[in-house]
Amino acid sequence: MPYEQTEHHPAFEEYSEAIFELAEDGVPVIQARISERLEVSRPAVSEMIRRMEREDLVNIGCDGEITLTSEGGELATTIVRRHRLAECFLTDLLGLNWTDAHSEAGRWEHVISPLVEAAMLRTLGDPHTCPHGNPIPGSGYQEPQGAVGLSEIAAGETFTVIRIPEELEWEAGQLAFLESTGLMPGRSGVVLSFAPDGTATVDVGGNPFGVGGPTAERIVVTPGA
Amino acid sequence: MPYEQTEHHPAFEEYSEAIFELAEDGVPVIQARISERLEVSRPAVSEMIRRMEREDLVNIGCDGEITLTSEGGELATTIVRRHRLAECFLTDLLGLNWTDAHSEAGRWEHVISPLVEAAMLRTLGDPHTCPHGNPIPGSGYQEPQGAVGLSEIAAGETFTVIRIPEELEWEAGQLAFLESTGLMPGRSGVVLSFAPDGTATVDVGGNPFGVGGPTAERIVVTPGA
DNA sequence: TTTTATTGTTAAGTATCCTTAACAATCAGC
DNA sequence: GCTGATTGTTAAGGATACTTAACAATAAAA
Repeated sequence: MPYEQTEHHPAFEEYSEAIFELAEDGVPVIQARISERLEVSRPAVSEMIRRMEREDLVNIGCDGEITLTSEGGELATTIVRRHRLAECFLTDLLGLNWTDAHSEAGRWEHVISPLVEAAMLRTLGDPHTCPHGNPIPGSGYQEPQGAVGLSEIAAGETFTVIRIPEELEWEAGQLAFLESTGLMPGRSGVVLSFAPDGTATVDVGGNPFGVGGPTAERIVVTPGA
Repeated sequence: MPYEQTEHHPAFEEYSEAIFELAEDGVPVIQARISERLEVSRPAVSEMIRRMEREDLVNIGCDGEITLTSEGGELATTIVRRHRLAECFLTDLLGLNWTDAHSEAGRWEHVISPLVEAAMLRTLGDPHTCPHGNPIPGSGYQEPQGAVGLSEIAAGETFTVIRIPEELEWEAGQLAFLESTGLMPGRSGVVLSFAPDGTATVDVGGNPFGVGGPTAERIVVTPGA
């Protein structure tokens, strides 16, 4: 081994994380989706998943559905936890914006040791979600009752943002846009209207703006201010 | 390229850093020394140095002496700066001990972005040295006049620790020992005696202990308390 | 039903970075 | 001057993790 790398196989970490987050977002966990999220070719995913199965990190269902084994799940939650913890750390303590924190955390997640993880938790006061509202595994976070997609709020009704799913964080510019509009966890707004194509017009803090249909479906909110 | 790696070629970063630190420690910069410090085989170093020469990161003297080009020097100082900044951050803000901070920083140095570097500098109040007293490149640090090796202090004389060179940080247990004895930058002590083999007995804060000859030669101090 | 799109796989190849084995050159001590 | 240690290199090979091209199998749509 060279001059100290990550705790685990770095690629396995990345793939486990992707599988975990796809499942979390309600996306069917198949190779094609992993290929898209990690931006690698399908053959690369095919080979990698086979290796991960051999190492007992994943199971491959007869329908091609990929699930994490308990070992794989442990690896995935560790990486996801470190990613989200790093995001908290980078935004709250170092003052980075959402976009920068997200890309930075994508590298930090692979170098944070248990020791630093514990120190970060202490320093941050045991946060339960990342800045985008996604739960930090192991923190005991419980999503509020009655959480729905933003697109399910009727026009004229108010809502409170719960979380921006990981899926949206990967779309270029999405995080920067959402942060600039103030559509972030804890903030309340009102749905002004829906266009026929599903685009929602909402108002957060006196600032009206449109949110595309697919995006509105994914943003998790609770009804009421 | 896969899911975002380090800014530069990771191995080039590591090799540049090693070259920089060997030179800083006054060790002749030849392949054999790099091989030892990075714990890789000599053929690996041979090949790597050739690649780095091709990429104009290093020059190879006729006597085999390796020097960084301006480009290579820039890369090296960037990595060394991030390493030492990370060490400050990990000890001062996250409460890690020297040993843990050192090994952790060895990974952090490759994932810290210019943005985070700037944020860390701000948060730490523009430190000029790492916790072990080694200068943070670009900080404008000036080693005090009259700095000498601990072994050059006469028995009975006092001294103030300036820095623990990077070379010693790589010896297993060395950092933990020095930290436990209190032999750290800024602290003063007195040399009690020298054994014939060069071993120094010193007293720091009422706690007497022996320091091996080669170690004592490398620890940089100024005379006087 | 035929066509098209999606999906997974196989095969061959590349880049990076490491390894051991073997060898030649140089340098220092006796 | 010889011997032994140190040093650099060549050669061959391996693991990781990717790529493109080509091909089946399936699923959805016309």
